[in-house]
Amino acid sequence: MYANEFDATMQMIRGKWKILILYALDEDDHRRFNDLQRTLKPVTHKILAEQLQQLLDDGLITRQDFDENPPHVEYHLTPMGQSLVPLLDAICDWGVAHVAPDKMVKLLCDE
Amino acid sequence: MYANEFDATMQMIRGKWKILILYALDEDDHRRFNDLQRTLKPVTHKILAEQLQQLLDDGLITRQDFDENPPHVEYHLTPMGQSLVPLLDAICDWGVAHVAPDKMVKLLCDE
DNA sequence: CTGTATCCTGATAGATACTG
DNA sequence: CAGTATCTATCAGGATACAG
Repeated sequence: MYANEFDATMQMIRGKWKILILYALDEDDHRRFNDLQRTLKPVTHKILAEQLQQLLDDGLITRQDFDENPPHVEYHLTPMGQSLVPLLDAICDWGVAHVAPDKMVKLLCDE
Repeated sequence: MYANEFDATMQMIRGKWKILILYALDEDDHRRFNDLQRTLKPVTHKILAEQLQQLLDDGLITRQDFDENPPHVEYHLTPMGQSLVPLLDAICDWGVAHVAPDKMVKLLCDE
């Protein structure tokens, strides 16, 4: 249960790594667990698994298990997750436009 | 120091009441402290003061002290704060479009 | 009316180790 | 490779009381 529309949207992208996960999946939509962990770098194994689970619960991503050994799992954006991409772009753009570059460790989105 | 553009933007609007404060100021740009507290309702006196201070620090709002007794203070959006409004609209719109209405206690933004 | 200080709680994130 | 469990640290939010 969400307090309102703002709250509903924010709950989905609030987690420290969620936007970065969604952004990574938008760039390249067949990521494996380790692949994501390497990309996001200082993220912890446990935290990544946790945030992926929440994104799954919220219906923003899907999990594809290849049933191999060693395990092979890929994550993808759902249509709902894809619909969030323009919003992520807007968040990125605002940051680029209104926050001094030297206050950011690095830039992620292009343009 | 922010990790990246997403992080920079999110820091500013992450607080539980920040979006609602900005949204309230956008609707009516001469709000007093008590006025805001009544509008946001279950927000605590202390928390409201805290989030206002952070918005001030981030340059999104200004504080106008009328130096009266009893105290009279009004808050306004800065140009930077105003530039955030379209993003808030986008957040609102996405919530309305992608989250079931019966999962929200109430709707705030129009349309 | 506005603002601050103290104390408490739950949520969030991280370090680490273990499982199949 | 992917996932889970335990433990710990930190922070955000809130209840309450007090001050100018």
